[in-house]
Amino acid sequence: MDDLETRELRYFVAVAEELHFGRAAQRLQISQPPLSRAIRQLERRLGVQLLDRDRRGVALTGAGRVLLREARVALDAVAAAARRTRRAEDFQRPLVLVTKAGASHELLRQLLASSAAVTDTAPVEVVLCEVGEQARFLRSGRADVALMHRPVDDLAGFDTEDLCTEGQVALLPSGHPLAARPQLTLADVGNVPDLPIARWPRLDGSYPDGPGPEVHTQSQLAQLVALSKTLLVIPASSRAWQWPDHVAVPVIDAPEITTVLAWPAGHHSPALAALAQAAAGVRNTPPAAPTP
Amino acid sequence: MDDLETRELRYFVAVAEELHFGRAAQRLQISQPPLSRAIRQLERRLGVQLLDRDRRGVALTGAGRVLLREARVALDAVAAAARRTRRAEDFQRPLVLVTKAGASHELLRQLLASSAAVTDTAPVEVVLCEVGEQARFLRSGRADVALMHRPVDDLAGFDTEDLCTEGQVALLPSGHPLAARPQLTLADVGNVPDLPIARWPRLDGSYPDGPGPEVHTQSQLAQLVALSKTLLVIPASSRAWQWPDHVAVPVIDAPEITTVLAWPAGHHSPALAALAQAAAGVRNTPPAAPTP
DNA sequence: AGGCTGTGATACCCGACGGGTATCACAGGG
DNA sequence: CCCTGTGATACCCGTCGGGTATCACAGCCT
Repeated sequence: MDDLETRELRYFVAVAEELHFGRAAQRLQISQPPLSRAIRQLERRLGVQLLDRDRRGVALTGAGRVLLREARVALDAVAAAARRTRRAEDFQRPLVLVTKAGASHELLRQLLASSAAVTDTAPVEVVLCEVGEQARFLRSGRADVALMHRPVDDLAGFDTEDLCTEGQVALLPSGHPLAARPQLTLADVGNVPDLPIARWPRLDGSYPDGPGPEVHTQSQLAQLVALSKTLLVIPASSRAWQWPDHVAVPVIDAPEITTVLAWPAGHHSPALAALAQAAAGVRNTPPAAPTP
Repeated sequence: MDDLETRELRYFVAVAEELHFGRAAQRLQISQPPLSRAIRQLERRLGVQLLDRDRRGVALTGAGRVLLREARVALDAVAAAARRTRRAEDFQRPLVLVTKAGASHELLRQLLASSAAVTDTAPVEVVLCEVGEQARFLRSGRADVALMHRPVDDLAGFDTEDLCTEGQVALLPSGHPLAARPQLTLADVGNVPDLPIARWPRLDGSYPDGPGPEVHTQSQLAQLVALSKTLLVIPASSRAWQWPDHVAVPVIDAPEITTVLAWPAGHHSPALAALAQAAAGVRNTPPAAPTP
């Protein structure tokens, strides 16, 4: 009946992410009282309590967590509508490709070279994002296509084209005893008391419990490894951003990682088709062996 | 930068569907001038012309077609956010299943029986929709799960579980010469001058060119067959809604149709899992053979 | 030709509501 | 115990979305 407005969703997402009306208001460039009022009104309209207001701070209710997830999707869809409409008539616009910073270096180079070699192809513009953000870039129309990784990324709602598959390595501080081993197993790296696995924020921004440090960027992580605070298990090709203080050791029983080209399901365009074509050429080329 | 509001999208969709400001305004329960102004403002904000205004009538531009498609998706996502949030805390709510009216009769009966037989399962509520509308019911949160058909329905963005596969039949007016044949081929039915294939509206509401009549509901279609105006090729189980004036003849080389249970990718709930479980029991049972 | 009809655009007014400032109520903590 | 920091409340104001009346113009009938 009465539809929500994107303004209300934006406001709620800000509060749900900050868990603080003041900071959320600041982020939204408005003052705090109208924000309080807007959220109250949203709760009244939905007939559901979204936030537990404690005297000092705010917590999400179950319904609040549902709305946070759904609102992000909805806002992405609205943003995508605007972006794709603005660019609808620009046929020469570049194809925007998004990928995790630091991942699949060499493969990306090959893909770009292969795409550039094909004539009458739109230029490809590369955007780098934080870990796990590719899906949101695609959903919100900020990117047309992404490099993602199976099985670590959630590929629901996307069409994909496999590019290459590789094993994983453990990234360790160079002084650590395990760094001297020629190879490791998941059992070896899973429970190293002095190098607990780092914890990434969940979708709602909270962190799971555990002994490891909290991180949200790859460079943080790299530095923590160099400082002997944690270890990583990552695809072999990610050694590209390995620090001098890091040592990479193969983990022989870790699941293989497949790098895939992904785009929103059902979104076809000539430029995308051309890139997928170029990708097919790269597909069976091992990343370490450049075509002569 | 400046986000669109759902109100603007709703207004644009109404105009784009009606291709008439007056009727669109009526549908939106507002008067025509504010609607004209809102659309102009939307065009100005996007920096793109969405409509070609002719002195009598309106036509979509390329950008307008893009926005129509994207806006529907975005509005569905916003509506879904509201619905799913309202129902987030209602664990005993029924699971809503949507399916095309008239399709997969017997299969649906079995599925419901099978689901009801399992204890501690949420009740299943059945909603019937027009042809091809299932995806929008799922995307907008009006339904949790759907019966859809591969390869005719677009399953992009959904997880699916196959239920059963069947051949297709041609539905003909009983007096027609072809109705006497024991079986037919696609070549037989593809070019029958006096029974041209009916035309369905595209996503943007326009109809493809061709000799056949324009239809948008199944009952229209059924009546047109009975009136000897067109013919249909449909899954064998759809004979359930066959009229006395219809004759069904197998089309031996038509692609097989698989009925699948579909739900939004990544949306897991205990109730849905229970239904998928029940569906697995139905899967290998031929539709015509009820379990004793 | 000339009025008629029906289209979307324009002009103008008004009330609702989103936003601001000032302030309150209240829980912790030095 | 006052100070700090939280979200809620009270109140004002300007913007803007909505309404009515009207215009401009292209077909179409007599």
